[in-house]
Amino acid sequence: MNHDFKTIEPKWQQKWEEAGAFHAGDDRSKPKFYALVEFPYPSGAGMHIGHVKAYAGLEVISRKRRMDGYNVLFPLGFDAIGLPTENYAIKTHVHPRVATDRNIEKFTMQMKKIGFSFDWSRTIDTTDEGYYKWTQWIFLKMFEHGLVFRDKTLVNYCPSCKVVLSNEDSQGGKCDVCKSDVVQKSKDVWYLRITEYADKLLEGLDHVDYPANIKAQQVNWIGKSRGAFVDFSLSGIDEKLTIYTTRPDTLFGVTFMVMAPEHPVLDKYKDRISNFDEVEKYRAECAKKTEFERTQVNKDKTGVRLSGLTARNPVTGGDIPIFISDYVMMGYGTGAIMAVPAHDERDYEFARKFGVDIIEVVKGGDISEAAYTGDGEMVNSGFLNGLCNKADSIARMIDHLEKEGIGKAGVQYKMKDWAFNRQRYWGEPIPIVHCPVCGMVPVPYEELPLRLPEVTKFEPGEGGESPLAAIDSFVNCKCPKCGGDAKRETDTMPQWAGSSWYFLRYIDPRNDKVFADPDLLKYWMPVDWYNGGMEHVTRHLIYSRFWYRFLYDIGEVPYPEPYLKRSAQGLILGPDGEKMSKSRGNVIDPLDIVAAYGADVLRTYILFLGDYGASAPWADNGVKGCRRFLERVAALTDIAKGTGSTKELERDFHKTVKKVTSDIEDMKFNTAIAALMTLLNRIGEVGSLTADELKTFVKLLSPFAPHISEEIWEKLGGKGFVSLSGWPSYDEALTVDSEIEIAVQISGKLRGTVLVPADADRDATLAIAKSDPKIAAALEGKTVVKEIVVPGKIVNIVAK
RNA sequence: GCGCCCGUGGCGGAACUGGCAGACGCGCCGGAUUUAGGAUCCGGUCCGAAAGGGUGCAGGUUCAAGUCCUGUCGGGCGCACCA
Repeated sequence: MNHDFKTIEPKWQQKWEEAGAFHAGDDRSKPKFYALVEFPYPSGAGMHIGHVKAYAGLEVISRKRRMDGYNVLFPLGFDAIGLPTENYAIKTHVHPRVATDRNIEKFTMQMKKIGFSFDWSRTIDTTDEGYYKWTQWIFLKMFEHGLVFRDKTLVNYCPSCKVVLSNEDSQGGKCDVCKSDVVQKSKDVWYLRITEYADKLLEGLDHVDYPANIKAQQVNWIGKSRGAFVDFSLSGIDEKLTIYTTRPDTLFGVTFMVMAPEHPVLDKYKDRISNFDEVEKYRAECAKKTEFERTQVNKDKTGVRLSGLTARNPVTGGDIPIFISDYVMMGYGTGAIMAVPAHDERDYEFARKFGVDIIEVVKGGDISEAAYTGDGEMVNSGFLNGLCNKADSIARMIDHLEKEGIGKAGVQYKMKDWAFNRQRYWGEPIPIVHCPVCGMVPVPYEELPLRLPEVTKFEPGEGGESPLAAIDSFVNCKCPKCGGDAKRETDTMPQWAGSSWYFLRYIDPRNDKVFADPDLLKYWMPVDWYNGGMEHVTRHLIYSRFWYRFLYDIGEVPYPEPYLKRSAQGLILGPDGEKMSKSRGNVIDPLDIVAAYGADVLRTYILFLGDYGASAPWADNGVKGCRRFLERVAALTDIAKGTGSTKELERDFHKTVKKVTSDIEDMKFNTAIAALMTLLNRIGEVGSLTADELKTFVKLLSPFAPHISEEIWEKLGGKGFVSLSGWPSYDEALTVDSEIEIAVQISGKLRGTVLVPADADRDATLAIAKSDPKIAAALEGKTVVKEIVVPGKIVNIVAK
């Protein structure tokens, strides 16, 4: 065996570590490159193959950039707050601190076996008190700037985890951790006012290089819509019910209103509502439903018509009924809607079921059959009649509402404020004190970190209170403001807190005066390239942009957006084409592959198996192909002689250098590796190469398969590490052949190929094509109608 | 419902701004070597005997379409009674 990976891989891993080969340097005169990958949660199960693919992309790019002469920062840390560790603690009584340290150690050891070029001197752990001190510090800064508030509202609550969830953590009405149905529960909740940053988060997307689908997903998640707030007066009482609508142009078609069952106005006028008992019954039914059931689109509309309380259509003056129904959500808009059954599918369905009038105001459909949501001429609409342009009608109506003082233009967002507290032990304590005199008082900055107390019971309480609530020595404290007796907040922060700013800490990981030195921030930020999973697009990626933008607004960081460029890797599916899972039994353990074939083969195969951004199934035979490739590369030292250049392979090398260089930058790793395989096949045909050529070859190979590359480099007498040598350059002129083969078509059909000089112009190319015997024969007796020549590409002769 | 993406050999996948479809790898077929198996090496491999035909299907634009346009079928992802 030429490729003794079992010996050489540990050998080079040790040498890199001893030399600190991949530590980011202090030389700020060099151009910098900050490559970031999403840091892992150190679960007890250790690394899986998805981690390897997630890190391999920027691993290759970082290695190339080092060879390009950049000062590269490519760190990895651990996002260690999470329920699995806590659940493990509950089950086994092993303290989360102990379990976390153990898991981090295991993870680190596994990563090193893959040969990743992370700067391990900068590793961080979000549960380390030297780290979470600064998480708490940022929280207090937000508090100071009015971005933190507490509210008792209906929140997403997971009855199984006994924990409050943010909107982002309960997508589809399921708990993100345990997949249980989320219920709505009234609770005191800490919120971060992320909605205040909605516009900034949207606007920031114009200045970053993210894939279009990621931008689209974030835009969609933020969900900005433009419309109008309109006041509807209630008949007989001095009260207005404000609604939000995106279609103020259809106001003349409003025939009823609908409120969310929880709407507070109902309680205020319960004496007037003669069927309030029905209302309460309906509310009870709704409360029993899970969030998932309630938001099922296709379920039948239900509701209650209020007796004794009606509203007035503000443009027609007509009296209209009010309903309550759970298809209107308290959490969006104002919790009440105007219903235009003729032009809204949900209102149409409801009106049909409850026998309410349907008035057409936009022509174009058949409202006896279905709601018409398209554009058309306005009818039955007073001053809007005859208008055909929706934007016009909306503008006119808003103008009217504002003049009359009954409404105004407005915007709404689907994104909600971030429910920020969890009733859990293993998280950052929220540094707030509740004082009976002063109210909510922040813990003074100099007292940070507010440490997690030692507990013996990690379970949350039955009523959903934090385990910290049972620790009197933690709870009871003095108010920092007035010195009187006070109680600490006992909830902790969600797992997304620590990860919302971790990329800043890598820059200056051991600083205990500031979260990172401003000069270093100025040098290293923003992150040049951030790679991660699609599952974080509407969670971590939004949250961290929000925190960073806040820090920018208060002058703590130098640029408004944290990540210049974002990419996302695709999944590695099991050999059966299904998502890998233990229950399916199709899991590939990367360490098994390392043991059997070596880390170089694993790395090469993962990047060779398909488009980096796409999901692709694992194939054991494909791994063997990559092993063969590296075996054959190892054998090249036997035929590499001399240092002079030979003409035979010269152009092949220049072409390959060019291809691999650009393919790596485009994350087209599969074709970069294919190009190296092609070059290897070419070397095989020639039968020999020079030592210099082989050095070039291993430089190109080293980002993918660094161990074998170092080994060959050393054998050839290369100085230092190939990983830190210069990236090869190429001569553009030598990347094209002096003679090229071009296709000749007759009337669009391929009839042959001819060799022409690379610099042949139109006439010369055409002449050569026509003189080709096969072409000449095919043209015999035909009339040439048109001759198309694209020099260097193709000749097409249209003939009859 | 809204938004985004994808349909190419037996398989994973290549194909720059429209310009020789199927690079590279796997698998398969034949041969060499081997006691055998494995490994390795050499040759072949889109379909078709050929003329020809081929990128989910049907049209269109163009000298030329996997690539652009229209429609349609199939698959995937995200959000979702969002007013």
